Amino acid sequence: MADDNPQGERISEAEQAVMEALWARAPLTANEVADAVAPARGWTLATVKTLLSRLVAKQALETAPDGKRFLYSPRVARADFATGESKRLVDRLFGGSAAGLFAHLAEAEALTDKDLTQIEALLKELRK
Amino acid sequence: MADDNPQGERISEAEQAVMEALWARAPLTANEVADAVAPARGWTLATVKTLLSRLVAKQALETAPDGKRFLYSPRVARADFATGESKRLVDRLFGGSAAGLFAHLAEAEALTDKDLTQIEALLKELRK
DNA sequence: CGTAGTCGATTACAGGTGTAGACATTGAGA
DNA sequence: TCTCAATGTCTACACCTGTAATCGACTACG
Repeated sequence: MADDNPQGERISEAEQAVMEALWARAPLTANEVADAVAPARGWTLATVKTLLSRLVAKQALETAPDGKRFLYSPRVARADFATGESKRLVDRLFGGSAAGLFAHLAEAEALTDKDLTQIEALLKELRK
Repeated sequence: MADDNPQGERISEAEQAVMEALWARAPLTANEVADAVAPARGWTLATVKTLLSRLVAKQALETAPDGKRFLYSPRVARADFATGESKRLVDRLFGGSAAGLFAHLAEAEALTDKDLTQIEALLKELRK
């Protein structure tokens, strides 16, 4: 099957900020996206437009004409993006072992009590 | 305190491959590093030398003169690098919640039975 | 003592990324 | 209908990254 964006086209950090806006609420116009992201990052409208174009080129976004302008919507689900990035990290740093990542976070004391409790609950759920 | 490489200077993917060799065994000469990494990545010696230089510039490596050449050693611990990258991911994708990352991996069925067992054991250990 | 090999440093160059201005088109209001 | 504002596209440019060739210095062998 013709896979569209398997992972070949990576989404950069700045681009992700744009995606986040659209993952939160879509479709949006370029202006709406800019309103949502530009202030926090100190971007101008032009910057947001560039990022939108690049994301369309990467097939991470799709456009639908709306009068004279475009409505942008994500083509990749946030969950898929998150999964891809997470797996990449686990592969690159922990030899593909998610448990390795956990062990490391634990050792680095990067797990809060809340984290532990939640993970515990999650495990219980999974084991059911 | 004058912090040397708090996180300002990121280590890129290719650079990490070089670091891995030195994390595994250090100090090493440029040639030894190349022997360890170049074949697997299809790199020439020149490429490895460039990466070593950049890592020294980024203060991720330090050099000790050994006759006419250098011995390279890591200045950043692998664990610290792993922690930094992991935290970055958790922040960027899961709002800083490590449990969120776990929940996501679970949902994406990216956790093997072995992972679950190991995490379980780890939790038990932590709770002790 | 000269010459070749070795080694770090310098330079190169294409592609990606962050950031943005300029330009062209077009629709809407005057 | 003419003009202005909005909107997408094109162009720009510096820095980072991947990948590597070349240069200059020094050492060791002949």
